[in-house]
Amino acid sequence: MTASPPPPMPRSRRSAGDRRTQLVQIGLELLPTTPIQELTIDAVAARAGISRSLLFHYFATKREYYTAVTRAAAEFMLEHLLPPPGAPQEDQVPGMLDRYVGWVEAFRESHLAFVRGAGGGDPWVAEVYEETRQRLVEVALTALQLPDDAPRRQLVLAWFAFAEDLVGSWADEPTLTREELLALLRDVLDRLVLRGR
Amino acid sequence: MTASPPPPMPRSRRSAGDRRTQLVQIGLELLPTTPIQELTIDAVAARAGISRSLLFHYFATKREYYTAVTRAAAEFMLEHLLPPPGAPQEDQVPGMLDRYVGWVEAFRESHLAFVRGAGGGDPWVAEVYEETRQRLVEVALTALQLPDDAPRRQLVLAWFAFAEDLVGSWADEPTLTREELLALLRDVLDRLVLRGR
DNA sequence: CGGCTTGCTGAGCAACGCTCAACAAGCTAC
DNA sequence: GTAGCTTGTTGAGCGTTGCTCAGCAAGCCG
Repeated sequence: MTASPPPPMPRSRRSAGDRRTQLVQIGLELLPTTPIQELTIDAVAARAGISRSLLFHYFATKREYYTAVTRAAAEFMLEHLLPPPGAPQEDQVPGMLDRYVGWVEAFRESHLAFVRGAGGGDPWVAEVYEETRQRLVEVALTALQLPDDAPRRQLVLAWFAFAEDLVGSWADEPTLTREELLALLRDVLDRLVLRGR
Repeated sequence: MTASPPPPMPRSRRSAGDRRTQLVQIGLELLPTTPIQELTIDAVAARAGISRSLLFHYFATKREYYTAVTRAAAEFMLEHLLPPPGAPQEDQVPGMLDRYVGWVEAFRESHLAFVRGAGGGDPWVAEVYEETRQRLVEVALTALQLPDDAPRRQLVLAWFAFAEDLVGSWADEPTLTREELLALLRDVLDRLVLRGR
C-alpha cells in the first residue's frame, strides 16, 4: 500500500533551507486533497523521501509544521491579492476584489481547504487566518481613505465573511455574471462602510 | 490527571437508549472546552464511567460519535431559533435574529465551537452545519414571503456568514447597541433580498 | 436451575506523534 | 590522505489513541 514511490532516489543531502522549503512545498501540494490536520507526518516524509525523524528535526511538532504550511499559503494569497505598488487609490479595492474572485476560480479547492482549515479547531491555524484577514482590512480601509476604527473594522471583517461565502457558492453555481457579482460586492461594502458618514 | 471523577458508581447496566443519550450529552458538555475533533474516546468513556469498547458498541467510529453530538447541538440551536407556532409573519425574521443574538450572548463558547468545528476539515460535521443553515434559510424566505430560488438562497446564506461574523465580534466588543446591531442586520438583509424586485 | 438476550469489559493490534542515540556526508586542516 | 569537525540524516522504540474481538455477566423467561 504505502510502498516505495521514490526508490531510485540516491538519498542526497540537502541544505537546511532547501529541506525546509521542500517540506513546506509538499505541504502546499497536499493541502488541496487533504484537510491540513489530517496530513500525516509519515505521508509527507515518504513523499519527500526522508525519514519521519528528519521532519521533526525541522519542525519540532506537527502543529508547527502545518502552521508553517498554512502561513505559506496565506502569504502566497496575499501577494496575489495586494494591489501593485503603482495602482491608483480608487482602483485598489475593486482590483483586489477582482483578483480575489479570480483566485477562488483558479484555486477553488486549495482555497476552500485554507478557509476551512482556518476554522478547524486549531487555534494556531486560526490565528494565521485572522492575521491575513486583518491585513486585508487594513489595506482596504486605507485604500478607501477611511479611518481604521473598531466599528468599521468589524463591519469590513464581517463583509469579508459575506464575500467569502458568496464567492464560494457563486463559483459552484454562477447565478450572476462575474460583473454583477463584483458590482454587488462593491455595493454592499460601500453601503456598509459609508454608514457612519 | 485523568483520574476517576465517578468512583462510587456501582457500574450499573443501562438501556441502549439511555446510554446513547448519556454519551451524546457528555459530548455536548465537553464541546465548549474541547474542539470536537480532539475529543478523545477515552475521555468520554471515562466521564461516562464505561470502557472505551462500549462507546464503540454504540458508535461504530469516532466520527459517527461526534457527528451525532454535532447534530444534537444543531438541533438544540434550531429549536431555540425557530419561531413559535403562533408567531405573526412579519415578526418571524426579527424574532429569529433577536433570539440568535441572545443565543450567541448566552452560549458564546459553545456556539463558537460549533461554528468553528463546522468548517474544521471533517466533511460529515460540515454537512450537519450546512443542513442547519439551509433549514434556517428556508424558514427565513417563507417568513419573508419570497420565492426560494437559487440566487436568493445564495444571498441569504452569504448574509448568514455576515451575521455570524458580525454578531460574534460584536459579542466580544460591542461597538453598537444591541438594537443598532439588530437594525443593521435586518437592513442589510432587506436590501439584499429585495434587490431583484 | 438452564438458557437466552444483550449490555459490557479487557486484552491487544495498528497507526501516529514524538524522542534519542548514533551514523555518515561533505568540508577543512594538517 | 587521513584526522576531525559540523550537521544532515536515520532506525529503533515509547506512549497515546482509534478500533477489534472473544468472552463475561446482568437481567429475564421457562
